[in-house]
Amino acid sequence: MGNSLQGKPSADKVRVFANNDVWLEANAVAQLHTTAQLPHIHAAVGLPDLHAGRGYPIGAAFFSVGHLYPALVGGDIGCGMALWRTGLKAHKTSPARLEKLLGSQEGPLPQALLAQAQPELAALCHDAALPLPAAQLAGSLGSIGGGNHFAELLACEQLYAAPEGDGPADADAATTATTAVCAALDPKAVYLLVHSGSRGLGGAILRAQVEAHGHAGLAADTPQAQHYLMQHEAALRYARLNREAIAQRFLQALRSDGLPLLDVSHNHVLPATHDGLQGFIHRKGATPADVGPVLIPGSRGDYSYLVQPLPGCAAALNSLAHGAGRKWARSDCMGRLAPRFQASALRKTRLGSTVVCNDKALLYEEAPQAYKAIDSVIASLLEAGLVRLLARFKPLLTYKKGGQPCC
DNA sequence: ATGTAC
Repeated sequence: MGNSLQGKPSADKVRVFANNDVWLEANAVAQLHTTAQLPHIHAAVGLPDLHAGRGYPIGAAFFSVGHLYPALVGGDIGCGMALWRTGLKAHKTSPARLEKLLGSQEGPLPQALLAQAQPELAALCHDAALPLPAAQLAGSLGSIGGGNHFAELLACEQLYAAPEGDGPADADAATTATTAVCAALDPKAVYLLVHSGSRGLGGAILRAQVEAHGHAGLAADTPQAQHYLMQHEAALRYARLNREAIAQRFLQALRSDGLPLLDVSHNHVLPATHDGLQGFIHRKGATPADVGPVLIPGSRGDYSYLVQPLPGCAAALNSLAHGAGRKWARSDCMGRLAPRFQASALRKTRLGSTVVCNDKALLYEEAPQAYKAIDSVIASLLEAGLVRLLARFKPLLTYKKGGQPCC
């Protein structure tokens, strides 16, 4: 946990936003610096959820000029968070009741919901030549996937003082979004948070890129870059549609209507201006700070925070943490936790919430112990002047995978 | 992360 690089520029173009309480592996910081040395990269930022990935770090943002790197975005193009307010009231339900209502949400999307999504699915397939057939994309729609993806029901534990409109000065739409979301917050409501991405599509797009160009990336003014950006845009739309489909099927199971509050991707590359230069911001597990309020989830056994990005985010490539960030490698979790916890014990969390996960390996890999403390991540963002807190949520039920019980 | 790939 060498934190000597935190809080100050450790190299000309690298900055890490993390206080001394945050778990930070030297390896993750090393990956950040190595990646920052790629040609055309002008600035790199590590957020407090920074952790090591396969080659490139997660919880990081990179600004490049004249060139872009599909491999930096990774295989789950468009992965992100969608937050809905349900019609349920927290005091009238319980984790056990919610678990019973939800049952298993595996398998293809109910026909009516698929039909509802079909026009947008057809449109995004029409707008870009994609490496997967439309039928496969339809088949994956409404599926959560594996890894750290989930759908979670939460109660609002605390509302903080309402903001007074001093969000980023150049972001009227963001300020409007903040006002609208704050007006929709009901302390009694149950909320639905969906974390998922573009399923097989983003991976197929990246695979084709790596096969054609390795990790060298693409010069911005080339047909190849335009081709990738078209596919990338389709993947962003597909991931968003997938989160909406997941939310709709969960709401249907809960027999509730829902109000969408936000949908924000944290894996993407977008045109941006930084230091007066036109270029691209690559976000790899980094939440954009220029689209209004965002939700930063803790682990399934921890709180989640709705925050308003502040103007100080300009120094962080307009990026924020996308969650708590892993502390332990997936491959270490079983060995560390199996001696202390039976799988069945991991189906309950310290906050009293229930975990639906009928995949034993995943139950251990995604245990709260494998993640950083969310309060250390949020404190880092607050201390750096990057966010203001809007609300704090407590998990009631985290749904990872249904089907036959594993324990 | 993945309708994984070794």
